[in-house]
Amino acid sequence: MTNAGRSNGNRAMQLDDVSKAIIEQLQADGRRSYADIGKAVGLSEAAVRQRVQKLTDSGVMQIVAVTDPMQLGFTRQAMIGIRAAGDTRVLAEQLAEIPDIDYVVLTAGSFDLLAEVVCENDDELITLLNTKIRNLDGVSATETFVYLKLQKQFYNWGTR
Amino acid sequence: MTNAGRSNGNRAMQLDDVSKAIIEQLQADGRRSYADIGKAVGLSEAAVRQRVQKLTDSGVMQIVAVTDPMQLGFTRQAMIGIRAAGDTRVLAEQLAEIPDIDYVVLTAGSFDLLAEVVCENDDELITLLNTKIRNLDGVSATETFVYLKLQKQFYNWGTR
DNA sequence: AGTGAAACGACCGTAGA
DNA sequence: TCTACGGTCGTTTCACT
Repeated sequence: MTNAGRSNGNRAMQLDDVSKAIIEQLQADGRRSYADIGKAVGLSEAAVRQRVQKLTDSGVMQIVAVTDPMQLGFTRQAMIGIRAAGDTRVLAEQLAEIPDIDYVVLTAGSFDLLAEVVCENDDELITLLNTKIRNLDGVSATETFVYLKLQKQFYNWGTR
Repeated sequence: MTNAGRSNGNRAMQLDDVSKAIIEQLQADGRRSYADIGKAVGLSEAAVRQRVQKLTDSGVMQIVAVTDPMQLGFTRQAMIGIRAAGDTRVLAEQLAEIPDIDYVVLTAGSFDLLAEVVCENDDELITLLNTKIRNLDGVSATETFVYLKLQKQFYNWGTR
């Protein structure tokens, strides 16, 4: 549920160009066949499969379905900047348990935490803010940035 | 490159429980076979295939590889809050073209834009801020929130 | 870590309820 | 929109390099 698919504090894995190329293929289409990828990167089907297995087993990559909240009726998104009074780690765990919150990060700066929320409408957002976030122990202030338009969204890093 | 897989302003698609179940299966493993999914949700392989096709064609869902920036050596992430002087739409487009920026959203609030950056180290972050972001026309102020720990990350919404 | 080949299973198009 | 069914293609295992 929490910290989906990411490990923090691990050291970096060194990838060669072929593995990067394989990742790029799968970033474009996660269901592309290993045979096709093999043709594109110059490797046999079995070799591609072994590399993909290793990449997914080690947690460097995962192949998953990603859905568009807007198209599913969650038309109101916002980032909430949170100033905390107490232990930010405890607060982060509490925020992570709220299903309407899809993203929580501890930060250094004028906010201690950032949380992204996904709601069906404004009422849901108001309720969420007042009854689930602002009333948590240790929340001393919040600032809400309602999303107007998502311009760019990458699930894909590292192979630039 | 920009606005990957998302449409803004479309109306919501209504999904039945079976489609939601299919999406859940693919959120857990994007390469699960249609036959397996069919067994899990009580549908034939062909029916699952048709529904997945429709979901991906309409842009509600996409199946992609997602990688972990931390494990790939991009150890420094931050959210940049940006106050704009001019047209935020133009600025958003310019920001979206910067490869180190993986996320750009236009917001209402004390920031006009939020941009998430992924860097290999602090130097790269400083360079990025000073030579690629703060010097753009129309950027009147920035505030940087360096990530300390990612607590929760969902690529998956809408099927709660 | 890679290839190649054979058995198996998944995927795709089409037909029909 | 679903099931049923063949043909084709992808995946898996294994022996070998």
